[in-house]
Amino acid sequence: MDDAAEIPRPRPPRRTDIRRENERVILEAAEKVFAEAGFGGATMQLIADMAGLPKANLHYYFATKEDLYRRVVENIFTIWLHAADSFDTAADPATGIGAYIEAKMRISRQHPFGSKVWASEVMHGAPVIQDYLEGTLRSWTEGRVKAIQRWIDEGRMAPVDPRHLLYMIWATTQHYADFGHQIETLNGGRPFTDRQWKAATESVKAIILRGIGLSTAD
Amino acid sequence: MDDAAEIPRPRPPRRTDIRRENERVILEAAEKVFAEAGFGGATMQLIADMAGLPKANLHYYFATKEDLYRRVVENIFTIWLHAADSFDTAADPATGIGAYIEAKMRISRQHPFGSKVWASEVMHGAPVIQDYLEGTLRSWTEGRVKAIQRWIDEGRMAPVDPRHLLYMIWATTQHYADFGHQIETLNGGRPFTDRQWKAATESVKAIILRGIGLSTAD
DNA sequence: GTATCCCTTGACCATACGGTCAGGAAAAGA
DNA sequence: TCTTTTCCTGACCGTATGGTCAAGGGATAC
Repeated sequence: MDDAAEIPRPRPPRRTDIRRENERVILEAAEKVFAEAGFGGATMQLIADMAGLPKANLHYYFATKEDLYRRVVENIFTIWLHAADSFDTAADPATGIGAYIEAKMRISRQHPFGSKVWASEVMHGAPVIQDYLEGTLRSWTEGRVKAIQRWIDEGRMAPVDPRHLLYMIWATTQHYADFGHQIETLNGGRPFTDRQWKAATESVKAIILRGIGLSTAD
Repeated sequence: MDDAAEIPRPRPPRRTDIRRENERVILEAAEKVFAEAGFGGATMQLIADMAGLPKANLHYYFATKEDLYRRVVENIFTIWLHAADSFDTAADPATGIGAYIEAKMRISRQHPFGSKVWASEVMHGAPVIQDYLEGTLRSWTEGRVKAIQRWIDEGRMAPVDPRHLLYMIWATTQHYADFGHQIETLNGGRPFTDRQWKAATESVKAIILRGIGLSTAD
């Protein structure tokens, strides 16, 4: 995509990438700090230190703390949405829902900070991303609800309220990120190993799939 | 216990109750503010305003912001623990686990602020209540895990990992408090009615109980 | 070379925060 | 009534925070 001499002036963005790279570093640091301290507890100085940049430099790329925070939350929201793709590609409910649970568990492991920032934002009344809740999330949810209802109507799974099923999947999978510290403490202070993550995923899948009348075809 | 003329001086605490009452008012306001703004975002002034007291009066009853916060979290923890009583009184797994889910759903409805403060505390690495996690919560969990494992060994329920079952119950029930705003938004911006809370509770119970091999004896 | 543009940053500012304190009000005890 | 204890609170303080700004690099374009 870069080398294609499609445009006469390829314009190699050697120094323009400074912006992209610095924004990436800042966003990564911000995600962690916001997750660990909350919006109110996070300070620009802390984020700057973690990013290895002077505080004034943060304000060069992000005008305000709110702007930076919004970008972090938006990034997370995008990840959530992409995780749902697996839902659509499968026509079989067990495969679709199972894959969705697996994807969400994977995200909980790979993006625990993002999950926490999202949780914090929603818990505080979603002051920043209320529009996402009312727009994208609502329509996405309605689409999924209809898909599940169709499966139910076709007798392919037990008649459960699709919304509460979705909430259960969200709650359970995100719990392993949001309450990771509690789980780690109850795990003897040690973080989950690969094997334990796999076991957790299988446990969640097993209970939920059986709970909606689908055999756990491992 | 008060009227019993056991002690010569019954000492009617007419004005000493000022302390108790004010502490109650402050704690109630603090729970709400900490839940809505997080520890870092909450200010003593905000709590004072919500309690209808001057800020300096708060510091008369609670030396520091941390002290006040700790009391709030401790109160919530106590509520959590009492909710688990239903678990023990029933010998039948379906009844015991069902009653536990019902109790936790009831708490999510009645103490949403407390649930959020707890979630926030754990998400931030439990800086204040780590000792509770390692002490009371861990031993409580181990007791429950053994009880569930016994049921499994006796063939009275499906062989699932008791820990992940507990996590699922915690996650799902608390989700209705912690993510209440998101659920409300997806509910057309209206909070759950009595009927909807009942339906949610039944949905959660149905999926989980069926998921662990227990018929949903409504 | 040199003008231009993007980037960098130390120093600074107004504000708001948690917390203190002294002095007074009000009740309880004698 | 007088004393003591508890409660109340306006005014204040040091600090830390989000944000600003002006002066200065340093690479690129001409």
